[in-house]
Amino acid sequence: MKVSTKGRYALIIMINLAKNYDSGSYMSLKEISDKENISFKYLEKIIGILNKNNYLDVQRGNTGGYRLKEDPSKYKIGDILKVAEGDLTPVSCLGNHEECKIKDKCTVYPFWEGLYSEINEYVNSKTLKDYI
Amino acid sequence: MKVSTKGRYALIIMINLAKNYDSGSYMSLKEISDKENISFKYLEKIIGILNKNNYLDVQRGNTGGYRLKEDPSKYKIGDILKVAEGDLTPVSCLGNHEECKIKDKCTVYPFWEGLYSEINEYVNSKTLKDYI
DNA sequence: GCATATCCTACCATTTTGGTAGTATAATGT
DNA sequence: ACATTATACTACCAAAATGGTAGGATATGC
Repeated sequence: MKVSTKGRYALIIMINLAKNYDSGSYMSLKEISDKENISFKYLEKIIGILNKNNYLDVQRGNTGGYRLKEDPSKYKIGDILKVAEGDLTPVSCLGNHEECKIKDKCTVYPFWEGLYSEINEYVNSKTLKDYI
Repeated sequence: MKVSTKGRYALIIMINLAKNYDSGSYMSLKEISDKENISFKYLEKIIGILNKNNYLDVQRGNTGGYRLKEDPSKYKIGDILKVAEGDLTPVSCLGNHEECKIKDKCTVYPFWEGLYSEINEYVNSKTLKDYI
């Protein structure tokens, strides 16, 4: 029951960009990877996911980099983790794609539903702004 | 961020034993694996973990099987999952064995702490009795 | 003494994780 | 113009975790 580095690093990237948001300038990925001591190439892959989800303004070329599209308070941590991790359901029988067929007679199902609901509530109650 | 089958099956085993608790009789693992349609051999491995944690009364031989040591209300779901899964921390920098060295300057640490706290609170608030 | 349980150890295929490598493309400063 | 420094994209890969199997030893009841 672990959030993978994908999700954790995605969050780290986003927080770095949130800290840089007020400056209005673009922040390069190298700057983040240096500061956080995480493989540049791996971060490149992860920021690609964030970018495809339209979270970022991008400027290529020299002096380029990334910038949040909106104010840090607009980004719920739950959304960021879901995008990076695929989903946040604690068991695969929850969630849209693969809902359980025997959930009606499954006496544990309500337990997992309840857990997911608690997790969701928490991660959606926090935004990047809370961790600048 | 998934609970593995180890944890899920451990819970299923325990709930089956909880349902059988009032009868006072021993329930064989084969009975559970048949009913739940899960590999007997795999369940055997998992129940070994539960047994080592002293959760069960065991009777070997013919007509033998397993039985809860105590009333179902005494078993917190959180404990069962922790025993089966190792731990329930959402990131490895939490927990006893491998606490993070840079947590003081890590601006995300409080987020994970909070998430873990929510998870813990929920799973410890439920016992087997709630899912009989 | 046989049938039916648990106990225990070793093995293993598949999937996921956590990356690396290399090339193409775009913008900028000089 | 062109070197430099960014992002974009695709393919590959080693190690660990997951989800099991296999087989024999041991205990108990009839």
